[in-house]
Amino acid sequence: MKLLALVDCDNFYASCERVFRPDLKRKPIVVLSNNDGCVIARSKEAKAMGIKMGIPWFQVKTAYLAQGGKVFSSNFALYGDLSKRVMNILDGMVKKIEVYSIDEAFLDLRHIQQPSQAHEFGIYCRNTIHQWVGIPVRIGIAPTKTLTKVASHVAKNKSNGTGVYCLSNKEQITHILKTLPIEEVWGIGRRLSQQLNQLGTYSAYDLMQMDIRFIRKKFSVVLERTVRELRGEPCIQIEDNVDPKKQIVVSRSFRGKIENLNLLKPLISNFAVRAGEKLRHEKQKCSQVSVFISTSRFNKKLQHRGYHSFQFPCPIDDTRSILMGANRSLNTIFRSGYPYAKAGILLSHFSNPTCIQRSLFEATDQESFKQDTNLMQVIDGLNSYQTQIYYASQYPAGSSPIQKKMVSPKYTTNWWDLPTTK
DNA sequence: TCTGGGGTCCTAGGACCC
DNA sequence: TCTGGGGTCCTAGGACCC
Repeated sequence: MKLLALVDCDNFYASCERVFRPDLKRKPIVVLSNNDGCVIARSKEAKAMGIKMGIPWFQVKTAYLAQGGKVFSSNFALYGDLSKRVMNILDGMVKKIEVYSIDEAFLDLRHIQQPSQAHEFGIYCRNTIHQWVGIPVRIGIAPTKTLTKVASHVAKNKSNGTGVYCLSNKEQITHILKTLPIEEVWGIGRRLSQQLNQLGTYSAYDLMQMDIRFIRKKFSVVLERTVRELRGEPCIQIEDNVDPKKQIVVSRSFRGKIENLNLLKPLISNFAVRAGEKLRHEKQKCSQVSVFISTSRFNKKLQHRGYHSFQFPCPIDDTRSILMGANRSLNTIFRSGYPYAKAGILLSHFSNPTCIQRSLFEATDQESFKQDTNLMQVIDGLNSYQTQIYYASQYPAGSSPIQKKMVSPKYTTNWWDLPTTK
């Protein structure tokens, strides 16, 4: 039997905060979104205190802190770096790996025949990662991706403390799926579970028993794949060579509501600059830039959403062109008098920079479509460690209206934040 | 007072082609 | 009097993921 494994870091962001702070062991930890708005990660202890995922921080702050809970603003430099270390270890252990998210990876265990050997391998992986990086992981092993998700779910509670669970024989799968609510299945979100509940389908087992043709007709090919995967039929392959991105988004909410175009412009410029860096890092060029702005969806009285795209006559990756397109779009959609609470920029319509289709009719060398690869390389190089070169339209350093008040040091990516010992 | 960010895939429907 | 059929491409919107 061919087996797959899902390696899933436990409460990843909270665990990262603990790596250089052993004093936080067994203490409740929460990590907040940008602007310290919502809870986006919780340690086991914080979950036990009843802190829900996604809950606004201000609603739980007082009670949580009073009970001795610890809190951090998000520190993606740290999480990203520790993630890389975990993935590197896994990469060295198997032939094929798909890094699925910052804290998860699928492994191809085709070199292992017996479930018992797979289980041992899982324990070895887990111990190694814990020893080398200090991040606890759990591992689910099964014949399909969807079932590894189930196995990983089971590993949380029923792995005899090993953090590894292997789900391979039919009776065992049936038994587990009967106890698994349908909304816990990978690929079944809020809407689908509601619709399925209405059809009398409540457990993963109920779903697995449904007629495939009916699922295909009434729902979609996506749900069909999920059902087949629950039955042990692999439909979703491990993708080990990552496809190039199809779009790049940079967006933020901001605390102070912005009503003034002159305050919004430098913010959009910041997003445009960041998006440009990402685009060049991906080695891509884009021919469309879109800007969106919106008021708070919780503000019932005064709502406005604006969205506009700007097309370039040929693919570009020069930040100055992105800035120009973004600025024009912003001018088109902005309406005064609305307290904007969120804004963002989206780059799309990518093409590979080595084969560029130029426009036949439009002048591409005009002032407004700047394109200077060398200049961008120099700026990216200077800014790679810490931003040193700013564009005139950006917010000056440190004055952005987006706040993070409780961020931990960048222990592993910044010399000045290197942990010290006495 | 305060409510995240960044992606992917699929489908339906419109525009257009012969 | 009567007005087809088959196909592609693109986009917006929905649903899902972490």
